[in-house]
Amino acid sequence: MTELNIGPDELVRLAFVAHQHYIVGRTRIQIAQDLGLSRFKVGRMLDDAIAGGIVKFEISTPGPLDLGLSLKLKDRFGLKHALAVRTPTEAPETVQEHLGAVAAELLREIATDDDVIGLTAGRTLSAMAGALTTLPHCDVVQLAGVAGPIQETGVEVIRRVSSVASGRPWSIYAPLVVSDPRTAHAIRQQPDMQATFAQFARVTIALVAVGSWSPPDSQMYDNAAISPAQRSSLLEKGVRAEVCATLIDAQGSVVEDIEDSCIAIDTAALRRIPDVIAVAGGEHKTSAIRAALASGLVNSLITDSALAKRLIGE
Amino acid sequence: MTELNIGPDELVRLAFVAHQHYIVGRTRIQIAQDLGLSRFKVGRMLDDAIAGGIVKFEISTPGPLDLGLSLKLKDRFGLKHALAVRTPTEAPETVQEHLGAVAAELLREIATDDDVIGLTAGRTLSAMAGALTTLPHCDVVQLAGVAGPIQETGVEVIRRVSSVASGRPWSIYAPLVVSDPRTAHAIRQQPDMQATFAQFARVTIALVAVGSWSPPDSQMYDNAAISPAQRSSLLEKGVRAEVCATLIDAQGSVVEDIEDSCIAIDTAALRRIPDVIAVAGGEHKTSAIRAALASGLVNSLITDSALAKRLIGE
DNA sequence: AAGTAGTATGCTCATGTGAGCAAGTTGCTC
DNA sequence: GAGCAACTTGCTCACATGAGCATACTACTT
Repeated sequence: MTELNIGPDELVRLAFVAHQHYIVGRTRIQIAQDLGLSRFKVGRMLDDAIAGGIVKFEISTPGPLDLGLSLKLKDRFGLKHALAVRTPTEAPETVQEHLGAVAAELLREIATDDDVIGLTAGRTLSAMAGALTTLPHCDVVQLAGVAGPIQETGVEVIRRVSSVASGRPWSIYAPLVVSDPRTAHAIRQQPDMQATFAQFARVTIALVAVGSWSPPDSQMYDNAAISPAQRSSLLEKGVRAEVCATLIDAQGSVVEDIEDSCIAIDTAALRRIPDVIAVAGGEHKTSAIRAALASGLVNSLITDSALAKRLIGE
Repeated sequence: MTELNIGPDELVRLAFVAHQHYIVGRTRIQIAQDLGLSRFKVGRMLDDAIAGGIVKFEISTPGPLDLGLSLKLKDRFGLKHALAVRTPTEAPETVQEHLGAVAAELLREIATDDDVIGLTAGRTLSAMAGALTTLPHCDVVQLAGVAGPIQETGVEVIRRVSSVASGRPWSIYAPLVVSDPRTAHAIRQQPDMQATFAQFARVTIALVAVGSWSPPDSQMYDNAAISPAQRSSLLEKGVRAEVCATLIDAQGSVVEDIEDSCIAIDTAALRRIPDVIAVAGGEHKTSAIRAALASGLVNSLITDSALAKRLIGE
């Protein structure tokens, strides 16, 4: 009954009032004076305009961020930062490039002169390093040893980021995993290693990749220093993900086994870093990221929106 | 400097606040309490969100109305009602159908029981009559004699509208133009005619077609009762448009010549009708409508948006 | 190290706005 | 035409908000 009498003329009136208020920014009182109405009438016209769909509020972030998903992620997993990035496809290269760019922006935003940045390696973080243009003056610390192709190694990523930040790079010139704990121990004793390891406690912001073990998509899984037997054993123990060198099962529990053979920040030190931001996405990483979130080792996440949807079960 | 530090995280925060305020409808104070901020901070975040394009206000009428054009028309020509209707094409049939539908809606909206509706004929008003579904209980008065195909005559339009309104129809069973004033005078003397003519003073809302003389698109121009010599003479006098039977030149002045031969409301009576709404559009009607508006005979207009743009010179 | 310009934050005070109510108005029923 | 119900309108009062200012902080200059 009330709907029926809103004809085109009233529609135009409502739209006019809405335009004056929301676009031009005039107050209800001003509009009321112009039109010879009471401010109450104008207020009700605005209500009607909203109810009738004449005024729409559109909230959208410029750029590829999916706002709703980002907020849901943050809420659902109790994260400090959560960014769901819309990507054209879930092809690894596309996802890595987009996540890298957003990670670079986030880092630029949250990093201050007082921060010390920790990094691991990987293609996504390599893309991040490439997308970085400016940074405050921060030291940059490599959190784990070297694995994978040269341009994706931690060393290379650290070099690039520290150069943008014009801060000091603390690199790890050693493999991520070696075949036995004694060798690892010996490497860690080297003065250069000691110097870098001593920086771990200073790190305030860590950007970390998340490796997947099932399905395998990780710098560690395929590592030549891990024997097939070890790999099988670890899979049997339920390993799903690795963050730095820490292995995590589906429940988010840390699986202790080969950490002594790794040249990387230890789990306890990793937990002490205030901001640990996982940057990972793509089809194969879903359960790994779920595990990483469950572990509590990371408190922020940058991922693609398709993966985000899977995480929150939509 | 200030723009540079708005990164993705702040973007999400702004978007969250904007969503809470504009979509959920919470006050700045409530949001501030939730987030542990001052209400001023929240207010500034909202300002930033608007400035940064995160919040957009979209004002659009549902349906085919072009709000901006309608308002400009109203403003520019000092109209009481002005509706610019978006039509898919400017093909006459399309325009007539759309304008008719909007005219029907407008009539339904503004007509009350106290109104008496006056109508002329034509394809657009015929479409209007077809689109009408409900009306208050009003009498319906035919303002001009018959011309054109049966289903578009004033008689037929009046029949349909009065039937919807369940009011009394006052028809004119006579031609729009006859070949000489004496015949016209004799026809006007008929009791039925007298009865209808007596209603003209009661009419409060008139929906009128606008006929174009240059280019010719009119029920009168081609009328067999007008001799070629007369037609030429009128064109030489600068006739551009006809409203009811009143001829108008480009300046909006009434051209007196054949009114004595017409069976229709006279110009003076037409001027006394409070709401005279011209309903016309399409490629050929531009200068006719401009003339009709200039004459002041009509105080409202329903037209297509392409024509509206031409009128306001865009 | 002190100065200084730019920026961010939160205050006061005046103004803008919403909820709910009371007085009209309309349209209907009997 | 009286009575009634549904609706519209504008009011009061309490709350929400914006403008402008004072303070604090920052980053850069001297």
